Amino acid sequence: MTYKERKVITIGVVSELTGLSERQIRYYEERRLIFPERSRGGTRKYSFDDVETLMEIADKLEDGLQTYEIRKINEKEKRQNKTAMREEMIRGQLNARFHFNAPTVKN
Amino acid sequence: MTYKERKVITIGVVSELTGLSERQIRYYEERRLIFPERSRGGTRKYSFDDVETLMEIADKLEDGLQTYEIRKINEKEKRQNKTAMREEMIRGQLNARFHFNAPTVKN
DNA sequence: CGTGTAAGGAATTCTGACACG
DNA sequence: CGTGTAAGGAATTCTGACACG
Repeated sequence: MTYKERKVITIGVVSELTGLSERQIRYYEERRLIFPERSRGGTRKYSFDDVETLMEIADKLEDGLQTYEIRKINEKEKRQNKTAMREEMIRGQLNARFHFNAPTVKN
Repeated sequence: MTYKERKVITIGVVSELTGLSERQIRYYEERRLIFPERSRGGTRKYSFDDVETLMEIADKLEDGLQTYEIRKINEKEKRQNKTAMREEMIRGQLNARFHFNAPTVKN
């Protein structure tokens, strides 16, 4: 996992980075737009990816979208990303086979 | 600044990531091996770069080095990096000039 | 619906000191 | 020298609720 994905940032710092209030950040979690991890004590921990997601959420809310609409958009994007990754995997395997066979063609 | 360099991680998380005790982490700061930022309230904040540095420190201490020796090594590396970056800058400018002039040669 | 706030408690962090070796 | 620990206090975070609209 990359640094961008590691959940290590507390809500206070996320609040500074995004300009959002802690109240807003917790509310977006309640609406299932964001999914922090927790320390054993219960403290929320966010990733830089989460920070970026939060800024996108803020933009969409300013555009008049409601949280459930934003959630649907995000879930759709997540599905599309999965599909794209599967296609990428298949493409990679085909490429590997092509390069593996190519030299034998020359014989 | 990249995610790797942003000081956003609290000492408890750093302790988990590195396996070092908070006592150790604070002590290495006292010995000027590591330089966290502070929140307005005084809470230390570290970067992923700091986390990596801390793991290198731990390795060197296990090898029997003392903190002041580690500091000297780190300071030397820092100077060398600066020198390397300056050379890189110069190289970049020379390259830019070369590519900029090349087409005119053809006229 | 999305956000602010006051409330009380719990988790987290801070510093300076004593201890051991 | 490097690290553990108990001590007391301060900063940070948590939850559930009331408020407004």
